[in-house]
Amino acid sequence: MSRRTRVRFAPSPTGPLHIGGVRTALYNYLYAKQRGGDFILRIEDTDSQRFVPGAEEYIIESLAWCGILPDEGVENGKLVETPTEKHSHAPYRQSQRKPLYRKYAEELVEKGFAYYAFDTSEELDALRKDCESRGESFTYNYSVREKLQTSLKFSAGETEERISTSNHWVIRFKMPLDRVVKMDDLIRGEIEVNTNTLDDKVLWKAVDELPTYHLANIVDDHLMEITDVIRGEEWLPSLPLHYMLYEAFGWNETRPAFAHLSLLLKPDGKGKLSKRDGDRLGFPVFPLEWKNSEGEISRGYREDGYYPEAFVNLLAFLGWNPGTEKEIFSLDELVEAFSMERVIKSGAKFNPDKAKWFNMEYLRMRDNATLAKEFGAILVSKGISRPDAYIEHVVGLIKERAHFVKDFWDLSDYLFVAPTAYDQAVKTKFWKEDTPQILKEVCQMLEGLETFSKESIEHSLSPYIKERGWQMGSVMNTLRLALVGESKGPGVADIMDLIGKEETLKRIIKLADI
RNA sequence: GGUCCGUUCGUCUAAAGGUUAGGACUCAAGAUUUUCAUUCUUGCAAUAGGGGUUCGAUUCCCCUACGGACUACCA
Repeated sequence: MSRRTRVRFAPSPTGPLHIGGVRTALYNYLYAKQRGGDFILRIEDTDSQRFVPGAEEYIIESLAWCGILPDEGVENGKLVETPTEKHSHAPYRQSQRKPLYRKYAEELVEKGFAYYAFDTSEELDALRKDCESRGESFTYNYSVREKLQTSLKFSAGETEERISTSNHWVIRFKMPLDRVVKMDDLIRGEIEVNTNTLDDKVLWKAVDELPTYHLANIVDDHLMEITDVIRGEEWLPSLPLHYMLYEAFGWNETRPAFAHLSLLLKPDGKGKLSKRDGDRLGFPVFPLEWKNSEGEISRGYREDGYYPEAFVNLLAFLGWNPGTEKEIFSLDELVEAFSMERVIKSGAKFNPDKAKWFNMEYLRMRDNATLAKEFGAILVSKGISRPDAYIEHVVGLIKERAHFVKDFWDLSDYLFVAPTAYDQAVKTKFWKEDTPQILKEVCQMLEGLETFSKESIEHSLSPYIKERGWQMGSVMNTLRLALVGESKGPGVADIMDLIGKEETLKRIIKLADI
């Protein structure tokens, strides 16, 4: 039996996708593409209470930004709602697949794998509290199901009566007793769980006429012919339930293979990465900026200046590695190199420093013309305009000092506007009594230069200083102070050449006169 | 509490029974640079603990400790 590989990424629209989610999507994508299969996006919005407007669009846009494009489920940036040849399993939003699930839940009841339960949430809460007060924990399972308000206890007539007169009922899975479920995980190997430790999970809620995650997930994966389920580790505890559901439906033959990815952890301390950590430690936990209903803004990698290629690359390496020393991979290269066998079992702490390093590597790979275009947009926003060639020249001089294009301005502002303040530390270190006089003499020499270029300046400046017996360090650093305002930047000759003779002389004289 | 998963430098990780336990990020030092940065070189730094199995365990098994996830009419 060899089926075409079909994987799905199935987030719920309860907020912005966090980087752990993006990584799950990425691994799904890599796995599918490597096998020439399909990557499907499905929105699991069976919890009407937690629905967040805009979250679905955010998910789609985030994936698009990363270049992780679904083969199925999305068309023109929107979730597909009606079946087409390409998107034959539409709709891909579970709330729109509503009519489809109930019969599966009822099928399970008919076959004796599930039952109706009429306990109210208040009753269950009371039971839970009661157990807790005795230091025990309440489990809705074989030990209590016969005593509670269920169709297992009621006659067919009473059950029917209750179903039709109220919507305060659910369908629960009747977890069998004394079974050892043997499961297989592509990453973790064999796992065994005894069904006696499991509970009777709710599969269907009459209140909103919607299935819970477990039912919808299994039914949709089956209907959509999913061959491999790659998801977060938080789902591992429900894997036995899912196995039992496949069995109950008689779908064991086409049950997908499972792979549970370890979680992304906080960079410091313990626990899994959360939105708060980003705010606290100063790095984004979301691919794109997100504004919640209170107007609170969470930073995004895109807005922070990361290239999507760098973001994808760094995410891929959080929990996977190729086994070689190559670290920079394009998406296509990742597709080729990825293997589930090399996915790490343990959780990975996110390292913001390494994230920046990845972006720097990608920034360096870009040619100056491209970077100049990106920097140009920032310059325009500051009301500065220069010829493309000039900006390209600037970029060439400073790109090796930057992690992000947004760093460019701080690294090169003096190449666009004259310094207005001078670094006191440089002044006290290099400023001598005769410095103003020396600067003026240097000006005269520079003014006499026939051609004013990097080469001509280099050839004349330092011999000139040596001839006079001046201190090289003192003169060069005060010249730099005049040009830049502080102790940073490329060679003095580079700067002079770029800003031109007139501006060079103006800046030197200005400082000499102070 | 219960169930399940995990544990190699500070962090991400390599070594799929035999290595001086390797690389990357960070940090430090040196060289280069008239400055800053880059670059180069060097350094710091790890197999959680205890038992087995084996001629030999980072690697296989068990126990302990620690960490994590789950334990909802949430996903």
